[in-house]
Amino acid sequence: MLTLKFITENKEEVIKRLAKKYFDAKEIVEQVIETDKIRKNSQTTLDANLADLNQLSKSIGQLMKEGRKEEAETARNEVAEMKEGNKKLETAMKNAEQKLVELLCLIPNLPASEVPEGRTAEDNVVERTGGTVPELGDDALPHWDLAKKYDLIDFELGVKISGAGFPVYKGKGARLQRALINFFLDNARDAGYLEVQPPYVVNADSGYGTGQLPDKEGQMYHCGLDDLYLIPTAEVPVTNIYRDVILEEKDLPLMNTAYSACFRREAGSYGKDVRGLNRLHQFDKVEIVRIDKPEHSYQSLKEMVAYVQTLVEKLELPWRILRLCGGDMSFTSALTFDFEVYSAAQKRWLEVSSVSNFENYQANRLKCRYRDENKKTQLCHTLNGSALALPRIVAALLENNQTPEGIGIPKALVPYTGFEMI
RNA sequence: GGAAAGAUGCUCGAGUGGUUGAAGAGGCACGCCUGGAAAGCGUGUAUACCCCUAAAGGGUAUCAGGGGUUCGAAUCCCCUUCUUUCCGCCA
Repeated sequence: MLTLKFITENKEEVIKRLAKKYFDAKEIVEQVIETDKIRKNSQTTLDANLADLNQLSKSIGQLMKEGRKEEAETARNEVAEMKEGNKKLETAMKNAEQKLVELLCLIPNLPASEVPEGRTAEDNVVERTGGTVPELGDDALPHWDLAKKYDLIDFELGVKISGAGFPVYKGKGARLQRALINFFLDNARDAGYLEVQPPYVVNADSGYGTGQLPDKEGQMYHCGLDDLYLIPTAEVPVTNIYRDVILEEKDLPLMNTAYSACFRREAGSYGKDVRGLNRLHQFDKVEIVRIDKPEHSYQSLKEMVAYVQTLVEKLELPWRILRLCGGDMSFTSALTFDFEVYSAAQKRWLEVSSVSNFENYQANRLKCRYRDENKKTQLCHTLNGSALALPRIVAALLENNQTPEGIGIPKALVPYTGFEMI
């Protein structure tokens, strides 16, 4: 969430910038400021009352010691009276505080100035492209047919075991998964990221920390008995490592990478988007996360985008980078670059990575801070990106590299698969 | 799942109702000392919010979290969470 301080001090700017995300903030910003006033006022009087009360209580101890019982008794009655009024003030303050957080959670992050105008995915700006789209014959098969032909992925079997969107990878299909995971992790490590293995289920606090809760509650699988959520991405557990911590400036940027299975309910998806590997309830992903100081976070974002580019290049896939427009960005992001690879048989671009700077939006909720050179605590900036998500990479690899003799594996991946051809 | 013990600041650790935001030790930072270092000595070392601000200053809350008793709670009571140990189960 945005910081209260920023909203109250930059009301007009907040409203103006959120318009780029097609979010009308006028009313809610007013509510925030109003609620904050209530909170401040009640705290000011409450604090003053409590100060008197503390003073009085101390004097009672003193009076008792000196044996001045009558005076002590008078003071005691006085305190009892004061406490009544304080209760009301206290609830007023707590209610205002709670309402304030609720309101702040409803306000999206401000888009950075570099975010292009636009409402839908059509308006995203192509930043760079690379690779070449292979010339496939008319008989080119989409990956779901190839998966069947070579017995790599069994979608029906997954339906039997779990349901749609939970494929079973088999033989070289399974080995390809494992190869990609190791390939991505090794590359990330070489790029300076510390590998971590996080839990796959998180508590509600962690869900709030990274912003999946409360607004995306329906997108996560929930284990009711233990009140835990299956992670939709490793971003959640990894970023939450830094919840409620104060970091040292010299340790920034912190760079982590993690492989995890990801679980998404994908409520409301349908059509060609969900065919085959295009959209799954469970999939594998290697994530990169950075915690940085504000003045360096956009440099970090640049480096992360450049790093992801090396991956798609090594995989010899036709790729492009999109700078997301205001209307297509996520709620919590300030600037996002999406990577897409071209799937030659489906004849469409598939999103395989999303790299974002959240500035201090997540950090404010996480209370992830660092001590700057003046020893003052400041909110960090958080960033993350997929590097990469497997299913659509697999889809593109299978489709683009199909030949009459089989499916070729890109050179860089062969040491990991142990085979050159499917 | 059963039983017991426990949760205090960056760390260890004292503290069973009254100047305790919290002794003591360690760590860390700065200063003195030194040719330099070690040792030694001195000083400092939480977070959030509120008031007032130019600066300084003042206030409130926080000893796992929440609630209660009391004029007053780290200290007493209740609930929740977590940790450790033993038993059970188990990759």
